[in-house]
Amino acid sequence: MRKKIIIVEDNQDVQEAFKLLIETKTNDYSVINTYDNCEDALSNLKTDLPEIVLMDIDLPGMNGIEGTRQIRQTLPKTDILIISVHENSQYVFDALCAGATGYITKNSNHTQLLKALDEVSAGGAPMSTHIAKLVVKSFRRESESPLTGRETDVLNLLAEGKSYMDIADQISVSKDTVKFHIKNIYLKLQVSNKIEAVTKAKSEGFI
Amino acid sequence: MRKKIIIVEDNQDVQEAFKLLIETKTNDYSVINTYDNCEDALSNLKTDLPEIVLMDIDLPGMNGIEGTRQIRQTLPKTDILIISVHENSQYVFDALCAGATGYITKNSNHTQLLKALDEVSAGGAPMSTHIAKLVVKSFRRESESPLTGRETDVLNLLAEGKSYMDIADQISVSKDTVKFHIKNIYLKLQVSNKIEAVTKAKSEGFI
DNA sequence: TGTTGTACTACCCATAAGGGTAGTTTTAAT
DNA sequence: ATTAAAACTACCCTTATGGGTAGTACAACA
Repeated sequence: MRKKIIIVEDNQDVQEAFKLLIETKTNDYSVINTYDNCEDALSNLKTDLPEIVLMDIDLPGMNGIEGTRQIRQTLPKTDILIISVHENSQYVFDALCAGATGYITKNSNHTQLLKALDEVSAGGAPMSTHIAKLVVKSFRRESESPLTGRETDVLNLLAEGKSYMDIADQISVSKDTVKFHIKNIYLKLQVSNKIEAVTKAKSEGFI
Repeated sequence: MRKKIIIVEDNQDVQEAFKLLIETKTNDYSVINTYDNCEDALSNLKTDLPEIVLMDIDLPGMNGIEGTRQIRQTLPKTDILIISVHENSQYVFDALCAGATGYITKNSNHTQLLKALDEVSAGGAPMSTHIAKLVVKSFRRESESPLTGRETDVLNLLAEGKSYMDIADQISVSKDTVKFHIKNIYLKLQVSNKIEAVTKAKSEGFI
């Protein structure tokens, strides 16, 4: 049984090219419908019941990221493979957060596209070289912290929801010392309470 | 010019197998040294100057994740490819956060390993099928929230570092009402302070 | 019609948190 | 040896927080 694919892509040529490619070069997939916007794709979703969606991002009306979100709400088990020109990190992250299974760039060649489909079928998450790098990079935290080692320790405990007293016990100093460190942390991060400090430190990668 | 590789792996057989594989099956790489622990690898790092490090995680002494962190501090441009038996998400994320370029599992076959090396060389981030899925999944947030609309509003403001009073003004209710909502939030999330509530809600995707 | 869930208000109380100020001791660098 | 940064302690004071208890109002639902 061939896996059912729908394509959401507003460029007719690209749409045709994908369809032709999939229909002629493999026996594992079948393009059952193509759409040039998310709205149409969504309204036929329950009759199409695709197993894989090839989704563009730049679309008239609803964009592909919002489309991805909505398709996943209706068909949570359907894999959505984004095929986009954007290599911009925000697009990539938004798409993945919206529930995309993989993200490959439009300049991928035919072999890579078909390989991506196979990877999706195998339960994988195909990503173009550059995209995978972006994603992995997002796990890294560099940027040197303005906080001293002690302050970082204190902030980490604060981030766990510990009280001043808890922290004092844990690092074996007095409560006033903890307070002292926290005051300095607030100064350095330009904040005035625990939540802001933790949020800022996390976003800057200090903790 | 062949790319210089070092292998950090405590199992002699595996170490030998990798080395043999790389030396016989490709002309693009050369294993210039093998180590069975991070400490030795680190002390020779500046003379080895490897372009790629194949790194195990379970090692005597310093583990591969800490090793990755330290190697990246000395040689930020060196790619570190983790080869591990662990498919546990924490290990994967820790490794990527520590600066690993890719993460493949030990049950990968020879072809996959060599392909991973090529991907690293091409600036990519090779990951085993299952690993890539884990990583992509980490971008998703699902699970419907147990919080009511009002509680979610309050929690969002709390997450911005606002005080009870600030929140009360913002949503035009009394301070006691805010307090009331927060008490219910704590109950539902099973926490007892702002930081824990915000942290938990964020991790569960409620806010 | 009664029940349930959500939103809301109010008051009490103890402790935590935040801000100011004033110092001492360690440690590492010049 | 001197200096500066980091780590630490202590006390003052005000406000914020969290926990308990006790209600009212309103809408949806059975």
